[in-house]
Amino acid sequence: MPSPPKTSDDAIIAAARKLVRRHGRDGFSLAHVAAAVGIKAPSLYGRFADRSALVAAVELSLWRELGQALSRAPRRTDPVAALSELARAYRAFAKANPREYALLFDARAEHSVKATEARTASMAPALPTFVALVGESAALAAARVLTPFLHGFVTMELAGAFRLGGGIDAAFEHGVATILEGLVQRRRAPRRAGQRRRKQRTR
Amino acid sequence: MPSPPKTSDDAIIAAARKLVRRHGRDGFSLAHVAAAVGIKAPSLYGRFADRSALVAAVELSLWRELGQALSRAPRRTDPVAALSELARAYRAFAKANPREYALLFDARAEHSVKATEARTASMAPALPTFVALVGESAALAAARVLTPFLHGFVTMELAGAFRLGGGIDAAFEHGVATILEGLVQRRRAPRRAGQRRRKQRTR
DNA sequence: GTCTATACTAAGATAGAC
DNA sequence: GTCTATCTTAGTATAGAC
Repeated sequence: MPSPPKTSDDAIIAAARKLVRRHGRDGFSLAHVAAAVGIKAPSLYGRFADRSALVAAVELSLWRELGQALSRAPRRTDPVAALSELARAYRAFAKANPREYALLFDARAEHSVKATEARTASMAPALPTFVALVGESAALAAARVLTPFLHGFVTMELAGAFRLGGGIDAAFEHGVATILEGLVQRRRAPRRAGQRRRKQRTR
Repeated sequence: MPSPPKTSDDAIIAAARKLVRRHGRDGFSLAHVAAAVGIKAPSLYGRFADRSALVAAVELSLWRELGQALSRAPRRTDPVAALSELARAYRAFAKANPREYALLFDARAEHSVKATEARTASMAPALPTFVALVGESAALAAARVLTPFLHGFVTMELAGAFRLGGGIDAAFEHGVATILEGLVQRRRAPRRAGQRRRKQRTR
């Protein structure tokens, strides 16, 4: 008779995620994962095609988790205040899960359809607030200003790029406030600080 | 008699850099580097303590190169226009050297004093322009808004995060313009869009 | 589905001779 | 400074039995 399952796909993904958390995307072996769930490395191949398939599964679960973290941010009626809270929640997630966060933006990741969908879905909680801030037509463009700032800021922070001194929290708040102000400003008087005219597409 | 040198430290660094360009920070071995300069792998240990020391040397030369790329950006008298050009030059460098760029911000890098200095020096060409835009006291804070955006944008672009559709160039221009407008705006009427008061340190 | 055994590949680093 | 030879360690993945 066939061996009864000692573990489950989900348990394996969870174990791999824990290893990513501690050692980073490349810092663990399949043997480590297997040991964590009480099986041997070769048995993993019965459940995942190869190492990268397992990592991809971890990535999916992380996007979900990021989306949840954002949706738990404090609600505010004022869009500026609401987006500030979302920004803080985003940064908090990245700082609490630095290696997981790095995995999400690893350039070596395979861009599967599922991964792209999960990435988009994770940002969905913020979209209505962008709409409230700058209107339907400019919401996506606005998200493409704030989101890169957030990603860049936390990445640089985690990489130790802000070594010149304290005030990192203040710098973050200042950055978010500046960008939100710029977005509001441009909504009122579009195309003022610009010096060069290009066609503007929302997406 | 001792063997005459077949190569030089600089040639080795250049060869390593070329391999980084093609295969990424972890995509080549010391044997590859050695072969590229016509020696054998063990000989490298006579010149570099280990692999990471060689990678660190590559990193230093890359910071220099980024600084040069920025200093070659078109000059403009208007600070907003000047910073827009610098932003374009920054993005162009990252897109032309994606793996080298990734190396510069790899979280696993050792944060040596030299690396920190080189990083700072690479940004130096932009500082006077920030001063012209927002004044001496706010220049560094301003740089800490635009720079993370730039880094975040190009990183996301390289990681394939903007899969939802075209207009990436336009999105970049829009982001830069929005941020510069926010900076100018805040200079005129500090603390308007903010909703929460925190102490603001320039550095 | 899981196991043992193993093939396969590869890389970093050191010893000691020239 | 460079070489050959070697140590050491490690990991992914497959074959075939239970």
